[in-house]
Amino acid sequence: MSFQAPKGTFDWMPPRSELALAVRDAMSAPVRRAGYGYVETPTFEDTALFARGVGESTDIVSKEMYTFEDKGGRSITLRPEGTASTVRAVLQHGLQNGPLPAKVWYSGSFFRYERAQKGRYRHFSQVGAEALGVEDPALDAELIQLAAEGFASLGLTGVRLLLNSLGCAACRPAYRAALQDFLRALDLDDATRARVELNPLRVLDDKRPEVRAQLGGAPLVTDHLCEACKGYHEEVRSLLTDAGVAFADDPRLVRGLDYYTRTTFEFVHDGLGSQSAVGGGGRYDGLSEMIGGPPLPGVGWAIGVDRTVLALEAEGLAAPRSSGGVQVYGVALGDEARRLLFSLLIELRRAGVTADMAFGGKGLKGAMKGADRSGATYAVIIGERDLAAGAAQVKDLASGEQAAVPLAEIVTTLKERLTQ
RNA sequence: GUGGGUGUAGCUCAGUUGGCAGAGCGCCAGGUUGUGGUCCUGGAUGUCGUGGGUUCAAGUCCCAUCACUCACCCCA
Repeated sequence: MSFQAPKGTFDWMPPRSELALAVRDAMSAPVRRAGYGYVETPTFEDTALFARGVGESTDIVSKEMYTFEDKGGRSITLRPEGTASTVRAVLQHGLQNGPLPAKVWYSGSFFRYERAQKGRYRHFSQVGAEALGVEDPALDAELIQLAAEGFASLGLTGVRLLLNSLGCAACRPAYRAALQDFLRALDLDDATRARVELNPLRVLDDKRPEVRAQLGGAPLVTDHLCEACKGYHEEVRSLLTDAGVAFADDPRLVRGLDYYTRTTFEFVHDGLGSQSAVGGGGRYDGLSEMIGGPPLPGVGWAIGVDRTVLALEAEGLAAPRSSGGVQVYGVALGDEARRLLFSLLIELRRAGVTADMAFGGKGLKGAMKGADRSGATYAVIIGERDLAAGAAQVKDLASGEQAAVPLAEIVTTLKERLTQ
């Protein structure tokens, strides 16, 4: 076979793929319980939506987008993140005119053209949640708590929450200018100098030791927040504390996207290779206007499904759950028995019992081998003799005990035994 | 975009100074024609990543290339 998954991508295959499903379920369950509705937007959008929404100055837009021209000459981009699309959909359908906040969540694939490494691929999967139309610290706190709840429900104990505030349109410009003054005086390479002019906050996030060493005396956002931002941030912190959500203040925490204001947070984990974030988000009060909408404050997060699976594995929580396994495995001898077994399995499944059978005309030995490997608790064996007796052999695969059960009682018997 | 490492069976890998392509696991079959796991026996599976070069002879040496992987940058 000459094909393989495209460069920088990978396949989720059983049994490991069960973990990806478990993460999606675990992260979405809390938000669903909190009244967030499911939205599904196209996997691609007008390129300009991301250019304006995510920000021209970001690496995502400047070099990591999968952009192409469609047959109608439109510039199309595979979504590199979920917030811009979600806000676009909310505005397009007028949710901002309905009850606020508009609370929505999503789950899907995202794309960034990057060199792959552990925890970072060209195709990745996120679960996200957004609350739009209301500026209320309780909403920021709710979202953060819901994500923390999701991680906890997976059994993860190594996820840490970092919290910061980036200020607002009133106080950020002054801070930005102060930071630029500081950064311009440093000894930096050309790329970083350019970043100082475009997006100085991101320089604080540089991991290189030679850069880090110079950032010691950098002005911090927290010292430049206006009264409104300070009060807002204090309220978020206090609500989180009351809710029992542990967090660490990190005045250096910035995010890669241009639209963030005020509350910014990141969930980090140490088991992700060189990556650190399993999820992150924040408030983005100016995003709607950036993409041509009315003023519409918002707050949200996205959790990396693949990275969360890595975190699970790093914590030894990747125990093989029921990976597509079944409870009952059918083995038939002869065509007539096989037809009967086929129908019996359908009945079992309708009764809520998971069931599989031997396919491909294997002999009894081979079929029993299949029963063993399926991980089933019981095998149901039907041969000519059983057929004549109107019964089937029900075998406990762990103990090896086997007994004939009348065909009419098979479903109820198995269901009973399995729910004990 | 930059740098390091690795490419041999489905998987994990061995392969000596260049000399017949290997092991374990898995898979299939039989031992047991109505019974799985353990055990025994047998079997199938290879573009040695790809292309070129050196050589009587290349998995092994040389060059190029591709892929994977880890890291930088950046981010979920």
